[in-house]
Amino acid sequence: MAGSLSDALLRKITVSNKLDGKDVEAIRNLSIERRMTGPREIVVHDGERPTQCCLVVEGFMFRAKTTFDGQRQILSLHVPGEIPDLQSLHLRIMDHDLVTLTSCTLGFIPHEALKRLNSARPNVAAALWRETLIDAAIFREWIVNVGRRTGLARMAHLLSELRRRLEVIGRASDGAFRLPITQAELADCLAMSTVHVNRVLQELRREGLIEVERSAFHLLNQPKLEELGQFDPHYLHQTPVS
Amino acid sequence: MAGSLSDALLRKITVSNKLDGKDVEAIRNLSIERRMTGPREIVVHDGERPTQCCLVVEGFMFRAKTTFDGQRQILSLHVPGEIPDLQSLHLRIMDHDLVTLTSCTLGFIPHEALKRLNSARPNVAAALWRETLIDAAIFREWIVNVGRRTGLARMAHLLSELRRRLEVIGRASDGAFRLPITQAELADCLAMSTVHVNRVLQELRREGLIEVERSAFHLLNQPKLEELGQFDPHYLHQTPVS
DNA sequence: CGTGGATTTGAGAGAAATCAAATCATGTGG
DNA sequence: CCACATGATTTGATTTCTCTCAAATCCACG
Repeated sequence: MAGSLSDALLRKITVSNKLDGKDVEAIRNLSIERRMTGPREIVVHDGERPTQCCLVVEGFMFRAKTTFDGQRQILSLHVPGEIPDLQSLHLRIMDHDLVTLTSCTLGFIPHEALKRLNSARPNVAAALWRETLIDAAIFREWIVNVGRRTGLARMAHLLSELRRRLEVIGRASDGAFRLPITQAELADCLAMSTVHVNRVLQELRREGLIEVERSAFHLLNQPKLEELGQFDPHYLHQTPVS
Repeated sequence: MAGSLSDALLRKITVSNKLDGKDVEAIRNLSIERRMTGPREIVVHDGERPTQCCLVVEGFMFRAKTTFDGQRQILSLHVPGEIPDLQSLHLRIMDHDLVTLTSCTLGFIPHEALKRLNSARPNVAAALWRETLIDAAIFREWIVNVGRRTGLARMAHLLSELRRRLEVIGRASDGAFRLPITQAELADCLAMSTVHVNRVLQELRREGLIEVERSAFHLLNQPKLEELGQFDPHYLHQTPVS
């Protein structure tokens, strides 16, 4: 078939990990159940006990927590090839929601299958562990982003991060990428108000740093934008490791 | 000897994981090198490539990032029994500093030894993986804390979290625990100014929720404090798993 | 008993939130 | 094809929380 579900996973996982032929083979042999979703669907709920993991094949997802007083904080954005709830393999209860940002093609992999894969292929287990650690590294950077940067820098940082992450999986080039996200959702990522997001985006446009046309983002001056966002990509750990 | 270095690790790891006799045995057999440090020492630097992991045996550590303009954000606090840089086993380059908050007794475990342990004892590997996932869960909650809560709630949340984490390792009881931390350091945890930390602490005292006597914290009304901080402990995943 | 770090207090400034309304798209049904 | 509904973006005015700056006080320690 032209593009099995595991292709997205392989493309993404090999950005940060070296796999041998047998590892790849084992991943290809995973039985993955395809499911299509609309946008803004909660795929896994906070408090749930999943028995499978969710692979993003096409589209974008995010993870979010909602506070008691109804505010929402988006914790991470997820691009094709990622398994946002891989943690559920070892953490019984979900401590946040996993939600589709756009219409998605998802692949569901039973925990059992992943556990068999992990014990049969220690190298794959290490790679998956590594993916969850990179996840954590991004969380750390987001703490800094939300805690210590101005609205302008925060937005610049987020856009710079997304550009890098999309580029390595071939979904951004020349600073241009498609990401259907509303300003309210950006606000939930950056812990600011929608109004402020709007003004920050205007400022970035005025400075000639970005162009946004519906869901098409274009970073016109990546070095300037990365400088403004104090962006240093080494936390993304995008270098393959054995 | 009364209390080997691995005891702290075992006590902590069994809070969230079930280990069998052979697992415990294997952990006890780890060769761990003891080192004493003073307070505020950077043990592992951002950008470094560690070849060993650092176990907190006694004292407190924290992880932090420093932005280009010199601001510091503390990313996590670490209590005895934790291995704050366990991630370095799979992530070559440090993306933050690991620092002692107080004088510490540390135990250094070579990566090689940990890798042997992981392949010999898959159950221990899963437990360690799980520890890094709990780490990530705490990062997520900190994103929410810093991003979405007021100064007062932020402090209440942090204190509630620490109380829980210290209690399960027997270092807090009745809401009282020892934590030698300055208001400036609390500010770096909570992404606020020292002045504001001071005022928030005064407010909590005025409300009769806490008492602070040098490094002795006493949470006088834990339910109220947890409510104020919107604290829900399920993200700590303190229930043992196979 | 002096000294330096930590805490506390006061006053003013600023970044961003909130509130409210207008404008702009997009898609639908008559 | 246009009136209408809906959601997203934009704009303006006001408020609020928190920061910054500065100085005073407190406290442990040599």
